[in-house]
Amino acid sequence: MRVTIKDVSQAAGVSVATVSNVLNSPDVVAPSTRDRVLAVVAELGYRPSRAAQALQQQRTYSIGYRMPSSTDEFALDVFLHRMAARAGDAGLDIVLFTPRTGQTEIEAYTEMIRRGAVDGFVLSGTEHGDERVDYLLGLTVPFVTFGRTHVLDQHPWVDVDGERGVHDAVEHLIEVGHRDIALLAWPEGSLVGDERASGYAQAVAEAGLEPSPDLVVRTPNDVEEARRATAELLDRPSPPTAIMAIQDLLALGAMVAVRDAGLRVGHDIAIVGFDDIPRASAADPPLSTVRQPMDAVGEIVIELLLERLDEQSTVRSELVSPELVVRASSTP
Amino acid sequence: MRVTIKDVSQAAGVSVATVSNVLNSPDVVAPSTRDRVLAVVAELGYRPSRAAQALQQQRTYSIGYRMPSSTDEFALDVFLHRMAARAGDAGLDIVLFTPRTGQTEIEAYTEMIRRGAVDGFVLSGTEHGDERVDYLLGLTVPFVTFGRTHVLDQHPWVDVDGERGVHDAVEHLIEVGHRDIALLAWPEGSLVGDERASGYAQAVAEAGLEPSPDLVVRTPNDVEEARRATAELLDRPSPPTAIMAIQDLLALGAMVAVRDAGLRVGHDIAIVGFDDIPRASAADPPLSTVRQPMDAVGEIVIELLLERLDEQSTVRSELVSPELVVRASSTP
DNA sequence: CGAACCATGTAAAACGTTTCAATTGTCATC
DNA sequence: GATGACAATTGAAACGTTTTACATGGTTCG
Repeated sequence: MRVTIKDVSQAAGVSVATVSNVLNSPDVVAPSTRDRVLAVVAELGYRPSRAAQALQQQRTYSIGYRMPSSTDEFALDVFLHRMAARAGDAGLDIVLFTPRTGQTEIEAYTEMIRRGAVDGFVLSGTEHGDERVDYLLGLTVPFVTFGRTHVLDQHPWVDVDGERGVHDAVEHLIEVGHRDIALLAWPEGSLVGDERASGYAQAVAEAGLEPSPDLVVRTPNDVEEARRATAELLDRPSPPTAIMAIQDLLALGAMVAVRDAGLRVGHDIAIVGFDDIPRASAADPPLSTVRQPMDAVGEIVIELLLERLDEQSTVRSELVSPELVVRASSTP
Repeated sequence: MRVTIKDVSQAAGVSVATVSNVLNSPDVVAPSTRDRVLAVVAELGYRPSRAAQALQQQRTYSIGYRMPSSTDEFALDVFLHRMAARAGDAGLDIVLFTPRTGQTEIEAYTEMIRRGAVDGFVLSGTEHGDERVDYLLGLTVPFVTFGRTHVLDQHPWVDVDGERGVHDAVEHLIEVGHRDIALLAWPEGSLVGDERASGYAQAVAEAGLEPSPDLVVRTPNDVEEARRATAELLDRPSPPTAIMAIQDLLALGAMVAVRDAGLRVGHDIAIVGFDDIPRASAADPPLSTVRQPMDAVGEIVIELLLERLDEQSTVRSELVSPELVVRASSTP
């Protein structure tokens, strides 16, 4: 049924070792035989069996990814597609898995490793102190994370520069002419949130504006909470003319409050969000926001893992810049 | 490094054949040895090598899925997650792949097959006359499609009953008291579109309402086109009091037109869409719509494929009912 | 002219399973 | 006491590769 290396060797009148050499070390075989073998390979459509290669080389050419149930933190489908594409070009494919029912997160990783099902992992949704990171580090299994962790220098990671994203967005607001810019942020303590918030402080300082603690409002990541907080903000004697929200949901809440106050978003008050969730472009007016370049992230994650698998590497990581998407909510 | 069956056999003082039997045909080995071996297996954390099993059994325990670049037709992440979960419980995992650069769609499938990388495939986004279907059918490779094809009875498929979905939605509009219900549909000729449209006719007929061709408006799947078409509709002497749109984008366009006409969506005119795209729940008012149950679809797809792989099967397929999500756009 | 080297090709082992056929030992039966 | 049946276990082959060590024959060089 299947075409094996033996079929090829017989058809070409050489040993299987020679066929293998043609494919893996072409330089060691004479050009004439090489061509003959390659012709047969093409004719028969021979492809080496993944399983046999994996068994012999103790390498599977596949990368494990624990499939999350869903996520509004980033565009999962774009991420996956780009990973699959980049991996495919390198001859690897992505193996999706989840803990079986009754299995813990770690057990799922363990099983993949014990069965020799993957060469390494991509982790997303890593938190500070993530147990998976410590576990895999202990086993010296190659992996790359999307998101920074508590052990930055011990494994490759890719992350989006939230500070830079907010910085650029605030800079944009300043360029458009705003001076009183409020920040709508999450409660202190989250890494992502604090980092994004610091981009605001930085941009304000760079522009020589006077930083005012009053302009920083903190609320959970919820539309209604954001609406309420923004309403209060607008009620003040001298309300801001622009609002930078560190997440689109906050921005959407702010938009509601602005409209409730009888003001026009974009015209009277500029608003910028972060993440470019689907609702952002559909909002009225469309919401300016900062977009995480998940296509680039997916590609880089794989590239770093490839380096890691080839062991040629010291740990290399990458911080990618997000992209400011200017829409009507921040332009008059 | 790895724990192999040999390690287990030595530790338990039996042959490797016995260990294998304990794991695969427990009934043929004496209870006492069985327990002893199992104890060692647990202690050493032994798991059979995927690669070795695949090579020996000519079966990989993995399912291929060609990762689409992105899709607004259905919730891809939910679909994938559920597939991975269901497959994982059955001991299979999902292998994501894409055509390499320069490779055609079919070549990508060919390569997976030739390398013996998967036991079967899940196909989504199948069209009538889909070449992948014919190709795989020709090779007698097991596969299941999400979406019906031109050869319904030759392979298992799972699809969402669009007719039923629209039917239920229209029934809902009738129950709420509407008599003059317009249909906003795509141009004739698409399978999905025509099927959904027929659910409208059916519901209208069942309710004993007089079907009026005037009430059926066809437009491409675009917000602006839908707005225009709806504006015309509302301009008529006796406009409808409700609009059934066969896709959310059409419904969103209709909402704009209604608002432009100075009417209130939900109050003056009820609107229902289809697909529950992210923007639907974020619309103002939130859009009633018909949701494709992608979690169920993902699960069933895998179950049908499992049946197929166990060959116990005649071709079985399943049409799942979508779920009507009633929101403010269709209730006063 | 013989030694050393080189280019080319190959036999065979190894990777970790499963499974088939064969072996061993026990016990009932005649 | 020999025979056969049966239960339990095992040796070895097979799955399809890669790789190491070796064989062969020709060429170069002192």
